[in-house]
Amino acid sequence: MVVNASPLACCAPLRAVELSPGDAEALADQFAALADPVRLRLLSLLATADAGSVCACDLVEPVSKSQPTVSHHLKVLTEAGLVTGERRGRNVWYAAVPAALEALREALGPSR
Amino acid sequence: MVVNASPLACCAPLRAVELSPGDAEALADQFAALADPVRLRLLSLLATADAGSVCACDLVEPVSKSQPTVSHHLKVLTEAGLVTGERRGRNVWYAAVPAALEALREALGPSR
DNA sequence: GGGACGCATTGACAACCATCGATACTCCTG
DNA sequence: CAGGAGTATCGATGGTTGTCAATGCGTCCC
Repeated sequence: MVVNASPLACCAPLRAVELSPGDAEALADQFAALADPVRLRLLSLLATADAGSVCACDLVEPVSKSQPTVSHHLKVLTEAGLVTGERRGRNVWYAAVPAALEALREALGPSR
Repeated sequence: MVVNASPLACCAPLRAVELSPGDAEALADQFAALADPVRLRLLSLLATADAGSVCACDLVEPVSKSQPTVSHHLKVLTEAGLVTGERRGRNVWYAAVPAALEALREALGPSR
């Protein structure tokens, strides 16, 4: 398992210059992490959390999936650098990584 | 062929409110269209084209894939509303849809 | 320490997807 | 109209992915 996790600035913006094959691969991996409704809902739950982070135990019921499935999706999001998890006691608290979302936004277009 | 194409504003921004299952599904479909390196390179080629649009015949060689494969990816991008194709004679000219990219950008985060 | 709780991992399965060769379709040109 | 060029579709195939039940691994509490 390659847990690379390079959270930020994967590549040049889509509209600046032609994308290199390598950059395209990296960007595609990031978007692939977003290409699932369950993961988007998890990310939304984290991004809208008042406290900034949410216990994994509170993420299972909202998305109506099994605990292993939710754990799997959180792992995918983590490996994409979109989310971080921190252990507190026997719980793990997850939080969105705003900078990673921002980097993806910028890849999608010029900030004009 | 169902070329639905609902280009714009699929849903509420990820960080505004918790994403509904339906909105998450729609957003995931859009991101799935971006979750492939070949499609990203095609989109980049279109987005950076000086003329605004590019003949399909000029899209095969740059991405080093077979013509059917390129055609397939262009169809996926078209159905996601990220790209449009217009027939001119026996060629088809493709162009990026800036508004669709912009909509995705906004879904990724608040414009603050 | 023993048990219970919380999360991650494994294994299995079905569904989906990227890719290509072959082929059909569309339109222009002679 | 016949031929050919440019795209799209079809069928097949190998690889990837989402899902769950079962299980493993830390961590806390009595």
